Amino acid sequence: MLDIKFIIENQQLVEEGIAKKGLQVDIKGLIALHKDINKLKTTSQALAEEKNRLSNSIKSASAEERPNIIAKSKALGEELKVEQEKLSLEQAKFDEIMWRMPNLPSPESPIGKDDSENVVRRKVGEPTKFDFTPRDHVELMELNGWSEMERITRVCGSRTYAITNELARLELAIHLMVMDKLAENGFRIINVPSISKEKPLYGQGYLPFSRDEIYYMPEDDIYLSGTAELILNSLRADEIIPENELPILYAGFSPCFRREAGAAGKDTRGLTRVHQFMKTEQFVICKNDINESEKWHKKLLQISEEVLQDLELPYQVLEVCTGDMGAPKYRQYDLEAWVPTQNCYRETHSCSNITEWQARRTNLRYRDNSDGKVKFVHTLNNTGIATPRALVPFLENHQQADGSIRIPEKLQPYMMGKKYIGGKK
RNA sequence: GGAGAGUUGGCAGAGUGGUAAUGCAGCGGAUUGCUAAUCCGUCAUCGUGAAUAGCGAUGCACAGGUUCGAGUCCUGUACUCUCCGCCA
Repeated sequence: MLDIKFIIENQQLVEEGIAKKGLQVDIKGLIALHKDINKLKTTSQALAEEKNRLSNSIKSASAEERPNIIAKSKALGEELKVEQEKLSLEQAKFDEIMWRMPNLPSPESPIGKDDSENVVRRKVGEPTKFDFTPRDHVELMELNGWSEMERITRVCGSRTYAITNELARLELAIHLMVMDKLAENGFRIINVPSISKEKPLYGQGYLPFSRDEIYYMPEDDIYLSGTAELILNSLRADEIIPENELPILYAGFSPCFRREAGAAGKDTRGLTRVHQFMKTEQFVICKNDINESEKWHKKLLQISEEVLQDLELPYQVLEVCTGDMGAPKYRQYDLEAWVPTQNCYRETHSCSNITEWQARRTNLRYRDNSDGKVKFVHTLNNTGIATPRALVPFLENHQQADGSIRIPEKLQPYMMGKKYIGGKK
């Protein structure tokens, strides 16, 4: 959500920003609507003023005057009601457009139509070389008896997974490792629910954009959360936070649910794209200062790069172009880890600066110490680690000829010191 | 699932139908020679203004209703707390 005053004062900038994202909003119409609304406000406020004046005079009025004043006031009330109904109709139209207004992209974001125009900023590590033919992650799981993929889809439907023994432990161990790293960086670890009311979905910006992506349970009017970001973004909604509490850093863990409605036929094999997964999410609330939030954006990126480095996975840093970044975002980096059998990099992390766009939606503000004013915060989010997807590059890059999996040193303490799991016994 | 109590500004807390007290914190200003105190204003949103000036509207969990007038009365909903029941 943007500030209407900003839109009026920077009409061209706003139109350009929206165009860069490949979206369309009738800005001129929006501004005209805003002007109409203000006119209606002015008329109904004048009526309200007169009505208040009359009402307040009744107490001290004489018995003869009273019926007359009451009649006048009553008539004004009717008139006011009509004006207010007009106003709320126009306001509803205005709100609908505003809730769909995207954030403006950073001037530094590459301009492009879709994911083909994202820009590789750097590559870290070399694609893993093998002196044998590498197996893909599904074959590795089968060879080690670590999964029940066929049976579980029969029971639970497509895009579900069940993993067992050391691999099941590994999934949780990676989350623990990431949580510890985040805690060392000052994050507050928070395990959050996977169910949510509707309002947080608007706050995050999932709604009104992509209802298709979300599981909904009508009996309870409850949604399944696709990410802990949803919950963390609303955790402090409507608050005015004292500046000295900022920045607030959350490491949120939750099971995540996505319908994957737009991904028919994509990544149907294995662990890459499933309806339910686990994610440890990084979430930051900071001051309304672009230098400050850009600094945190870089910091979040750095932490997730360290995660991939600790997992000893080759990866690349992608700067996402304007057309691929989605409505809420100001600036976005994705991390992609090398997947040997697909001979390409696949997304593991997505790191975004949302600036004040979400904070306007959740009405999340802070009081600035320098001037005592109340301002909207900036919010940022990044994946800490998401499994089972991260297990795909993990298994494939660390596989040995016998099908065993090497455990990187940093992860060993979380795997009871084991250097390898699986392989032919 | 059943019964009861509650929800007022950033925080605390008064207010039983007639303009939302007061205190604390923050911000601004004034004043006083002493690690600070005192006084005044401001302190949530919006409209009208060049204005961070004035004036005005709105705001007491949310949504309705009664009334000339609602924090206050009525109805519904959400949430919190206590007790009972069920339960991993």
